[in-house]
Amino acid sequence: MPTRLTNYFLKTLREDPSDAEVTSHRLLVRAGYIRRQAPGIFAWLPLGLRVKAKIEAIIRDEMTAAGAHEVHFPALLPKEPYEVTGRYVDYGDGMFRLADRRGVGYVLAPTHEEVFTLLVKDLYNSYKDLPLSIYQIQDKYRDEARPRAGLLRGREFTMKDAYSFDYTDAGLDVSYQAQRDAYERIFTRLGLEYVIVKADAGAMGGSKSEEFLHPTPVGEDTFVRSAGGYAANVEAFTTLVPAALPTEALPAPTVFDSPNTPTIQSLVALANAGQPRADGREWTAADTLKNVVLAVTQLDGTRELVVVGMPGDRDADLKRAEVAFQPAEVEPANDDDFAKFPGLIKGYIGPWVEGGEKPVLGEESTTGIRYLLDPRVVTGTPWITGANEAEKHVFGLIAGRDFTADGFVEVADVRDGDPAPDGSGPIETARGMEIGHVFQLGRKYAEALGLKVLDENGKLVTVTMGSYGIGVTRILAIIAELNNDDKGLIWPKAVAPFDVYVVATGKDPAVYAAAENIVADLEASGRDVLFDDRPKVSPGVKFRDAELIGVPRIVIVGRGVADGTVEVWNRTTGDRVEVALDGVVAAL
RNA sequence: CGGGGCGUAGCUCAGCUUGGUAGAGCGCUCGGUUUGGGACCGAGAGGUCGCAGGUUCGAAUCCUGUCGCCCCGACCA
Repeated sequence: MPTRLTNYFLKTLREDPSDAEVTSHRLLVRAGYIRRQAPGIFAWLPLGLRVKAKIEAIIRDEMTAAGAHEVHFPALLPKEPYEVTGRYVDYGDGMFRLADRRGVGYVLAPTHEEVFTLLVKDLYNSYKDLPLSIYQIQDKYRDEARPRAGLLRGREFTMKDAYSFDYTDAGLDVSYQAQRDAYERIFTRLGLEYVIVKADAGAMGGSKSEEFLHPTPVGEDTFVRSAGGYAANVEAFTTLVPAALPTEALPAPTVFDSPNTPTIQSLVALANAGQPRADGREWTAADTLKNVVLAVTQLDGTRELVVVGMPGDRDADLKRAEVAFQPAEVEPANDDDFAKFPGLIKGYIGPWVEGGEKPVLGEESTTGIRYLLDPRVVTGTPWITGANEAEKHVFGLIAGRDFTADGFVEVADVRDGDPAPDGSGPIETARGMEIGHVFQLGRKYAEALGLKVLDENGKLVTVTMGSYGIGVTRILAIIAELNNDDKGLIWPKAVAPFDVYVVATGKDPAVYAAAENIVADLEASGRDVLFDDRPKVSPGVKFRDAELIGVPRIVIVGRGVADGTVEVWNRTTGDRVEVALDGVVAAL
């Protein structure tokens, strides 16, 4: 049966909703696909559900092809499994927590690793049962600090989450690859451009992780890629470490007076004015060692100061710092922090002090503060840096000879032109929106929840897992974001809510009779038809609605009927052609 | 959580500076005309002006507080 507008649950809006800013949000609300319920939470109307179902069908198809089986968990779950793995705490404010009438704790699941693990533990005991891949398409809940951009970042969203279970690392590699391949097919079928980048596993834990990013300037993730094929989320980017240099024959460091030079810029200016380089080149910020003081707060509330030394032309990237120190929070040290460590002279911090028995920072330091270095600060490199006395800096301080560190850390910002760590050339940075993420979780969850099987030798082994997510509703929004014009949405055929939109115009009964025949023909040919059969609506309104709703093929039945023709309109290309009444199906 | 903007009819908004009977367009209902690009005429229905307190003879308008929403940032498997 065709869907008739005379009794469909659809109301389009003539004007843009005032609370919608981004294109996808604006058009999906205006065209009657979704309605806002609360910030980041949307009701799905019939049109929206149809598009969502189309996307889900493609995902199901490829999941089945990849050997995964569909299950379905509640969104409302007991909190205990999340306490066992630690995520009840680790997830922080991002998780919705609630209690029933008796005060028993529940969560609205932000993701389902724990309960999938427990389900498999309930049912499986033997390696013969493995490998296993199961998935669901379910709504997820995250208490986002600021939901935004309609469906693009909501507090409730639909996700396909799959989990693989293997008892060997090699098996996990195979399961992971199967999902990864399925993702490539899914995004290709959806017509979504994607880049696979190395990712940080974050709070999920685990070893290997890759993100599928849709490149777009409005994306929330920054990623890098090289012409040679390297691609990584900026948070997972690692620095190409230069070779160490010999320290013999290098002159001793020299301290010099540097009044009023608390910044790298002023230091470079002073150096060029007072201490010109022997080779005639100018000193630059990259010749200085900037020592950034960070406050690292652990989950239990412990606050630790850490000093990170990096080339002076770089800034600390707090997101990369969060990854480096996770799960702790990182922020720049404040005045109170500095007050506790009078040995740190702001603007003149350095690892070394003239005549000091022990270093100020580094191994066996007098301050005891953890000192970490950017990987570029390799043994043998000379630096201009603070001398740890007010208004004094030091020249020619040699890494590895004059100072050491407690370790190395990836905190410095990443730039266009930086070399890729795999030697594939300079990288460029770009923005992307995360549409999928695949993880090798390893044994973190199975270990915590006790998922073990007996192997071929009768020994208990802990299962190794993978977790694979696709943001269904986010994808729908991105497709809407990509496929529209000033008149409205223009769905790709693969996800359009209907195949054909038939408009009957005028009030001539012959026109409506002809339209009914065409609709019947289209339905008989297997097309889903949305039929605008509203009798008292003017043609202008009907055309506007057809354009707004964005079904890719529109058939206009009207004045041409007298001559035995109708108009077939390709919304995607804008082409409109006259065809005979009985030639509509063939013309599509 | 920091910064900015906004809460008036179902929707989009005006009115607030300078206090004095609550408005427009669209949408909706009824009658009539109209039907290939958001038609027209006539008659209607519809609002505790976010909420609370205060000032005042009188508050949508002024003051205080509070709640909510949107945007930017922080945050974001």
